[in-house]
Amino acid sequence: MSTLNDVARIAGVTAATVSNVLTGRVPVREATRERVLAAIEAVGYRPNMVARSLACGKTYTIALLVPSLTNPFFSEVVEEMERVAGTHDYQILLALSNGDLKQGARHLERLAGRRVDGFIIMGNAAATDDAVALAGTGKPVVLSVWNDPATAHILPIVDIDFRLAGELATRHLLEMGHRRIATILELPVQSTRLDGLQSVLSNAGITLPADYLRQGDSSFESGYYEMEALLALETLPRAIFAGNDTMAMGAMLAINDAGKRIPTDIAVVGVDDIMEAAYAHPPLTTVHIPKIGLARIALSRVLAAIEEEAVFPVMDTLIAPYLVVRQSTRVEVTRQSR
Amino acid sequence: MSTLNDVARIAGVTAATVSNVLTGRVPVREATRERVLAAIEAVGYRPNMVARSLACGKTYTIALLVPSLTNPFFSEVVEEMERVAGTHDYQILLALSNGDLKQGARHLERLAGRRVDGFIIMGNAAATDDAVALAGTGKPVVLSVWNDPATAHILPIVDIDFRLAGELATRHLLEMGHRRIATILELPVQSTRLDGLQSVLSNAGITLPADYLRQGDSSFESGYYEMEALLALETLPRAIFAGNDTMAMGAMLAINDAGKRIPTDIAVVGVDDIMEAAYAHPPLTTVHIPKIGLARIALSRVLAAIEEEAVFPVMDTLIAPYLVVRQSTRVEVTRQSR
DNA sequence: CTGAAAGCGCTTACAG
DNA sequence: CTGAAAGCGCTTACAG
Repeated sequence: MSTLNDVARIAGVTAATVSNVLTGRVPVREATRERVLAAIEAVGYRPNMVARSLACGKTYTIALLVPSLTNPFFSEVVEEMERVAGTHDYQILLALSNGDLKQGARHLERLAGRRVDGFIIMGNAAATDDAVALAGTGKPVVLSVWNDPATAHILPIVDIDFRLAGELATRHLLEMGHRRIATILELPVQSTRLDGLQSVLSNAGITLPADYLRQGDSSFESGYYEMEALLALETLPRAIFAGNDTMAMGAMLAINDAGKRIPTDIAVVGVDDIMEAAYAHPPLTTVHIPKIGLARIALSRVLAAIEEEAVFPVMDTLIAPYLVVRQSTRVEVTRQSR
Repeated sequence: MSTLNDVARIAGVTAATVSNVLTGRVPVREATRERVLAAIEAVGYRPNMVARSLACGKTYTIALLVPSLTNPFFSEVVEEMERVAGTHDYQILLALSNGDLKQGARHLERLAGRRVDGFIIMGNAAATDDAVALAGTGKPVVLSVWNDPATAHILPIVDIDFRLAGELATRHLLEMGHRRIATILELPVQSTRLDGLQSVLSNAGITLPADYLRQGDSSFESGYYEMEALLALETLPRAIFAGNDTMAMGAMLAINDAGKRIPTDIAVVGVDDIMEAAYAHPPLTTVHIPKIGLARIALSRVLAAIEEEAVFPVMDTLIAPYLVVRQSTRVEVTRQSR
């Protein structure tokens, strides 16, 4: 692998000049420029970014710490972030916590050692304290899909208004005429969804019975089993609000397996609008979470902090979700809404 | 951010000594060692990996180029690779081609500039020529899920025996008594699956009618629409072999929507065994692809090449898939097989 | 066991 | 517009 000095020697100039034609930071006479370019071509020179990073104190990398890629929510967000980062010539260093805070902390430690330019930490893939400590070293840190009220105004957060998601889903079910509404949620991470549900219910003069609140773990299986438990109750619910689409689809399978019809016997609404939701059986009404928008905003916030090198403003962004009505809550919807 | 020299000054030693206690490459007297460690602690020193990389000519990073994360196949493989890389203190640089060979080439170019220690390129996320050129620079390159017969024995490939997948699926359908077997495949990427299908069929004295071979694009939608086309034929097929689970699930929805029963009227078998397959309606018989094994083998092959620094043996690994029978082909299967 | 020195491949003022 | 020199933060023989 040839170096900048090789190129310089061949072009009969000094390293500084080669660097100048490469970066364009300082004007170079056209003739020399062409000689340098020819030399670069001749030896197949490719700048060593490691050396450049050391000299400049900048690596053009962004660390992305997420809990898992198996969850389509995160894989979609990561995909969009990679795309955007690429257009700015930044590379993504991917780190997965697998739901283990210790592993998240270890990752942050290592990524800091690699001198990444900024961090995005999603879905509580690390402890808030560790994130705050990290930010103390001066590198921009953006939190996203963050469930820790204590963090507000300490670090910038780009988040989804999940409370609104709960409200939208519940309001829709009420409009469909349901009053016996049960819910399957992963608490505490989905507690704001529950807040939304309960505020709308209580405004309608309804209280959520204790046995209508089931604890899931966001998996398909838990949706299935918690729905089975609901189906075993004295008074069956008429509608289900699931904390995410995956649990909603598990619940739908349980309802199908029990020989009940959706939405005639029991209506189901989820949260996320993952791709599979539109093709579920029946197509699932859900609260759409703007994942692409989330990804773009979170990434542009770190990029801005990196490039401007200004003080990183602690400002929270809350992205509003919206309802997508399909056949799991309303029979007469046309095929179009897919 | 304090440096190794800061630590050295505080500990009253030279940089070399600090480096020696850090790396353990050379023994250090216990007393000095402790003074150094105390100094490290005192200033909160964290080694700069960029500088170390430059000095050592090694970055402890592996580039992973895949087409997309939206496809659960790749997100699962990437997740496992990240995990394994982490245990060896390597970091994954993630790059997505989005099915664009130009973008793949650009990524490889940039990653080479970052001096990653090795490359894994999956699912034809880059042109074979570009991969070969890259390997020419001396860094280990492993191909995986690679559909280009011309590549064999030029670069090491870790792959799945998809021809066997086609054979297993077809043999199973024949055993279930079906002879009118249609298929939905994304060609040319899934052409070896077609080879497997056809060899088993012709051994059984069956030829695949031209209108029983439908071209999909691996998406749920294409599974749905191609199945609709099959349902419009004079002579309906009795069984469907879909190139992946996603198309299989699209086909199942089309069959359901047409008022036909699975597997009584039409049996369906897919390929992949994605998580959703077990929870499809009905649970999908499919050929399980060992993604975790694939991930581990591909990664350990690059790691071995990096660490041993031996000549990289061009050796192909072909991982065998296996059949998982569920209710989409056989009614009487118990709940256990989930 | 520890220090002095050179080197990894770039960038960046500073002269000229 | 171009060159000489120092520096980024580490590692690595080589002396002692």
